[in-house]
Amino acid sequence: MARPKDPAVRTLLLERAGQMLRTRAPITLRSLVADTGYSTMAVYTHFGSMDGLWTALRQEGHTRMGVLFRELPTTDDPVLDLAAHVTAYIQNALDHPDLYRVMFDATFGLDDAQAADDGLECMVQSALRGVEAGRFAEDVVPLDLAVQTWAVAHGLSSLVANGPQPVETLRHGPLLLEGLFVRVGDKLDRCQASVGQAWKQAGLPMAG
Amino acid sequence: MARPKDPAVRTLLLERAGQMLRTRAPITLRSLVADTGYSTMAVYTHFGSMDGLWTALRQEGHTRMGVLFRELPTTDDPVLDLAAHVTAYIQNALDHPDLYRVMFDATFGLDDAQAADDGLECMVQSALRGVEAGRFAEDVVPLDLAVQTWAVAHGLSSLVANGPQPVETLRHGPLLLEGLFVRVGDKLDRCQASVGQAWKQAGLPMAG
DNA sequence: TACATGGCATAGCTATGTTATGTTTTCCGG
DNA sequence: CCGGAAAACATAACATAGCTATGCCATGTA
Repeated sequence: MARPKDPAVRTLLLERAGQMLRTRAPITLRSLVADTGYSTMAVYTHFGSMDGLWTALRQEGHTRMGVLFRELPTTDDPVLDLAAHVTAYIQNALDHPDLYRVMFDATFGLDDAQAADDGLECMVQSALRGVEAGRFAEDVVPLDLAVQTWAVAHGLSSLVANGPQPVETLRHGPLLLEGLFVRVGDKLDRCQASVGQAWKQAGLPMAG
Repeated sequence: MARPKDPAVRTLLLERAGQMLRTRAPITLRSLVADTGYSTMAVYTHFGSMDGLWTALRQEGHTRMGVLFRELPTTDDPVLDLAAHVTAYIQNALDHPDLYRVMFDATFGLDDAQAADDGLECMVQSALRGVEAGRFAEDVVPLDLAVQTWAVAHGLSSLVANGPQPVETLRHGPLLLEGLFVRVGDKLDRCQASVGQAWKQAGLPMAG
């Protein structure tokens, strides 16, 4: 017996915050609600605090990446698919660097961890298929390989998207992935073909 | 014909800021100068603004890492030395996670870039020695290998130090480095010995 | 030794996030 | 169909953030 929260308000504020993030406009309590017809209290009813809004933004970022991952096609080349996850990860970090930074610059709430794990799960699947297809050694743990792949993707992304390195640094991606994938069992030539194809399709900087 | 700035004041404020960062105490203009005998204006005379203080902190972090790198011994095993740079990098990120975050969570000033390059230079030297010693292929560009190694170190560090992953994730470090180093010419068994030794010496989590 | 330059203190400014309080809307029980 | 309660929402004040205008005084120079 009470007045229900209007989900549209929450959505409106979140989208506006995302837009301000992209515009690099400082996201402040009052600037966020300005011209929305709502008062500052809306933030507190829907997010509890300004921190709550940032947490929601992080969540948004993770789920967005999860969606991106799930939209990736599943081909008959699991190594290509795994590399494609990396390129998608990097691409997303480049396209939305501020959101990407927000995703990783705070202590994590519990629901965030779940969303992040969702993203990992996609890579785990590709890794598993790689093992089943004989591209990786039998004793490779898919989750481990996924985390290792993630580490490479994240290292490159954070160095380039919000870090000190220029985008050309991304040309080192294929060699890093090849090193990893060959280390866990793939043949170099096949691996180079798969990773190279993913990199080319993504239009990321290539070596030489 | 003026009163010179007292460098001790700047040092005092910087050290205090570093301490508050380690204590996770919020670094605010007034809390920074509290009990120092100086007023808030000291921050503006020595750093220009609060942003200037953060920039100086970043600089501190980079130079500190540069010192750490330079203190590393040079052995007759360049691959071991390169891996030791990675463990030192990770160790520093784990020991001072907040400073590590500050180092990478803002747009870079020019002097910062120089300090970061100084750190890289050490890794470039190890990479060069690795090429000269025949551990890596002749056509390997030391700077490229250094950046690639840095990407691995940074990926692991930022996932663990301020990210969602637990410290055990660091056990994937050796495999990642081995993948990279073998990819650029090292033999697997020798590489495993070198990287494993570095990891063990650092006391970082190991696989298996 | 006089003076001017700039470090430093004091205090007030604006803007931030938050909260206390009042108003209005919506749902539920009669 | 309606009356009341609970919660969304508006208004406005509060605490504290970074910053700056102003004045004092120490210090190097003439």
